[in-house]
Amino acid sequence: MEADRTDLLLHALADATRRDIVRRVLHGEHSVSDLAREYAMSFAAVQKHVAVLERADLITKHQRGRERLVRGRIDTVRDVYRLLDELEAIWRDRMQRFGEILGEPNEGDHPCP
Amino acid sequence: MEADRTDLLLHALADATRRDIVRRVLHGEHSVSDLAREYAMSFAAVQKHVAVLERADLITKHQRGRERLVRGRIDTVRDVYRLLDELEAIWRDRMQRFGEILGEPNEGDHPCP
DNA sequence: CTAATCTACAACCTTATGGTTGTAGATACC
DNA sequence: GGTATCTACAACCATAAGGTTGTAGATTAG
Repeated sequence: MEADRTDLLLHALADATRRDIVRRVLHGEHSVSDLAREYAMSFAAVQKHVAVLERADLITKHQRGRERLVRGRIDTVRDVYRLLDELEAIWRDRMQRFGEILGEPNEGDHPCP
Repeated sequence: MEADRTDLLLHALADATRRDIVRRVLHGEHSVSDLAREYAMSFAAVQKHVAVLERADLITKHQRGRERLVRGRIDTVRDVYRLLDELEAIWRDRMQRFGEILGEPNEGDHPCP
């Protein structure tokens, strides 16, 4: 995954309102108006949050009559796991090297008989 | 995990330079100067990135002589997994309900004989 | 047709973010 | 002791982020 897309993704998730929106639309579809009613901010503000989530591919919108139904994209959420796995792998590699240093005595060592 | 801490954590990770720093210090300790040499920006800029990571508990610093050694905290990285698991759980719940609607016909239905 | 609803978007304001340079305090090196 | 290195932090700047209000286009309801 490119750095730019990762930035968009994590930035989108780094806001409590947006995470809450993701939770709601992962649970079921909601119109933008439905979502806006849930938060103590203007419709336009919620609309902006939805736009941020859409740019990060965390949601999709489709039209039904005059309203746009918002749906969560779990596959994009799963992309974040891979990022973390990468960090976890680096850590495990470090731990393994650490173990080797402790477990494999050097040539000059004096092992107990 | 509280929303504020989550905001700090994900915001800290939503920057390519900071993610790269995390990778490096997860692999092994580095002084702030060591890190600063790796990026095309001033020492102070890197120092700020390190401060952001420290506030998010993604790294710790300890002094050795005149330098501060930076070390990554894998446990905090793992906290992010739990966040994602929460979203994943919501999705699975939705999928299960979806399956039940398809699988369990209603009382008024006309099942084929 | 008219009015109400849902959405999109522009303009604006305030604050946060990411970068810079410069200064100053510790610590190590010679 | 004097100097170089590492760090911290303040002051500043440009721009992005998060919020507001207002306007305008679709679409539905009466």
